Amino acid sequence: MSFSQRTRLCGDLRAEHAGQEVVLNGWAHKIRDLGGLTFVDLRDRSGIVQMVIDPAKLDPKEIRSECCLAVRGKVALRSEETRNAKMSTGDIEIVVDAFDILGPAKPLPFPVSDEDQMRSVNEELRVKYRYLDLRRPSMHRKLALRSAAVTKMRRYLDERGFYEIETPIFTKSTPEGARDYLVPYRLEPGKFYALPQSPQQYKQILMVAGMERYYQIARCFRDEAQRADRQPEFTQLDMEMSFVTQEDVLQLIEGLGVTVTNELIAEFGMDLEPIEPFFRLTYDESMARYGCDKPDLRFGLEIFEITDHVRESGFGVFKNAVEAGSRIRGLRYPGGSILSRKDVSGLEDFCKEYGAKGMASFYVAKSADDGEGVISLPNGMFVRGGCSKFLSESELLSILSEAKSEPGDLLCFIADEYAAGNNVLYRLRNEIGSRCGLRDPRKLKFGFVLDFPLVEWNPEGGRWDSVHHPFTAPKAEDLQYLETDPGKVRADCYDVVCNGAEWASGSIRINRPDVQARIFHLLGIDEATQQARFGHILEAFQYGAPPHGGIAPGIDRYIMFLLGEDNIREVMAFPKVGSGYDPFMDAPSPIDPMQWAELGLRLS
RNA sequence: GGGGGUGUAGCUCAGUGGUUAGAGCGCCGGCCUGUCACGCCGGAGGUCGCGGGUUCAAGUCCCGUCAUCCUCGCCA
Repeated sequence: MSFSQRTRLCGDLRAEHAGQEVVLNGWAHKIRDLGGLTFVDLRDRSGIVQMVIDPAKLDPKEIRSECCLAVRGKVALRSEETRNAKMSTGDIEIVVDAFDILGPAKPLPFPVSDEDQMRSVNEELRVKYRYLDLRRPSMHRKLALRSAAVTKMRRYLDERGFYEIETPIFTKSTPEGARDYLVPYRLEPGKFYALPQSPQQYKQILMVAGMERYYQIARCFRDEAQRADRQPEFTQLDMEMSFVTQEDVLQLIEGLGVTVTNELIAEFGMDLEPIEPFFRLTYDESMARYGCDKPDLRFGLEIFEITDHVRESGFGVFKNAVEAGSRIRGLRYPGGSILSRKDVSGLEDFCKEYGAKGMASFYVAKSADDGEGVISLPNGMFVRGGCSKFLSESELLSILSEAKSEPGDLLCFIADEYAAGNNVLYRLRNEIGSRCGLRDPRKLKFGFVLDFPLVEWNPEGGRWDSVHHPFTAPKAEDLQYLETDPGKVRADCYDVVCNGAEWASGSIRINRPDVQARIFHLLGIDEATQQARFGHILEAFQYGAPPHGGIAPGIDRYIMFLLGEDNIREVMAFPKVGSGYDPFMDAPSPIDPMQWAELGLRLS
């Protein structure tokens, strides 16, 4: 089959092309039939151009929305009054001499050419008709950005001596972490491959194999509940390096992040400030100041602590909590003094959703007559309401000082055990940040969170679990506590966070069998289990394993940051819906009875 | 696994227990030579997610169920 092949792209045409004969290929974007004259906007990947058809010469009736066209015509300058300044091709139009419908189109399930209306179209429908949804220029731009991002990452790593190496998709289940997706093995019913949750073990083996610098745009599979930012399959830029320290890995990823991000911001004309060098926080600092290990540093609002100031307080809630071992910490809500009692009560309910027992608070008034029951303090400040009347003058002064409070604030307090309180304060801080509009949408605040603990106590299991994974190296100076005080051992383990979300996670790995053995002992993984699960990698490590480490940033999430998208579906070509269902392919779907038999499977 | 929201025309949504369930856009037909959200006239189009129940009467109330979106748990 032949067709009239294009000589130009729609979006490239300008006044300078006036008079030229062109052939264009594309889709009918919008059609305006005026009777004696028909306009059709033709769209290809490059943009949109208006065509004019004279029905006296050509019948335009067969042209329907989103049909695929080949068009022959002449570029004509539009008259002054008919130019469209809103279109980059608006100075010209194509006077059509002939057209072919290369692919006719049925009526559409949703208004493809109307970006405004598309914003509210049902998500499942968009996924089901993804090939139509993706025709939209806004969706094209997302995938173009993603393509450019991956290209830049590849180039950055290639220039630094990395090999791109593929690792298997059919691999072995390691029953730690997330649930595996499994693939039955036909030759021996009852045996299964697992799809990789990440290429973790392969990339370490590549270091044992002397590859020294590896990366891969790696698909990862995890069978867990979905979220707005999670899909059952997602993509990581997986990396590993030999003979490196933690600092080497950090500098590599920071260099990559800053370079690629700032190039993309410039090339795509994104409404974002160039990103700065990554901030650095230790895990302990991050927890103390922001209540979490992925702080949003687009705004300040740090957690303050007043435990020592209210130890003997007349306010029973605080005093009793401290006696019970809780800590009293809080956040300032800038401008929160205008909140009604009902608003504050709503804020307290918010905290309770995250497990808080309650939330104490008081207003920092602007003057002595700013509301009822104002207490004047000797430093010239005023407080009122909430628990202020139960606190002594010196307690109030200490609290205002710790909170770095300003007139007009609402001060919020959470009394709880450290970890539980952190969770509440983390959520509350983000909530206040949102309510006060403190998240600048033009900022991307990338940074490192360092020195994660090696293990954490699992109360249900009654054992120590790896915070990262069992191959994570303990810090050399903390090795001495491995048996005596495991919770105190920090790891050479690091995250990169951005705007309150985790971007990348990585660590220096254990390369010495004796240390690995101590870790397995700590984690309660006995010899037999070690052999069954990790025998292959443990043996590999007995043949001269180099010191090595790596990191793996999420590609999908990166594009979400750049675009300010809240949903991962928006940055993937073919996402699944929340249940893991693909409404286009109708997957998963039943298999033929023959296939059951062949695999030696049946439902219980 | 838990919580919340949504489900009515192709799409987005209205719809007080009571007549033949509506609107905008889209679609189909007609008119229209400068539109770019074209305009005007006419028309077709409904398993009110599904199943049960209450009621003289259910899109509307109740119970169950399914799907979807968000969320808590979960995600080494």
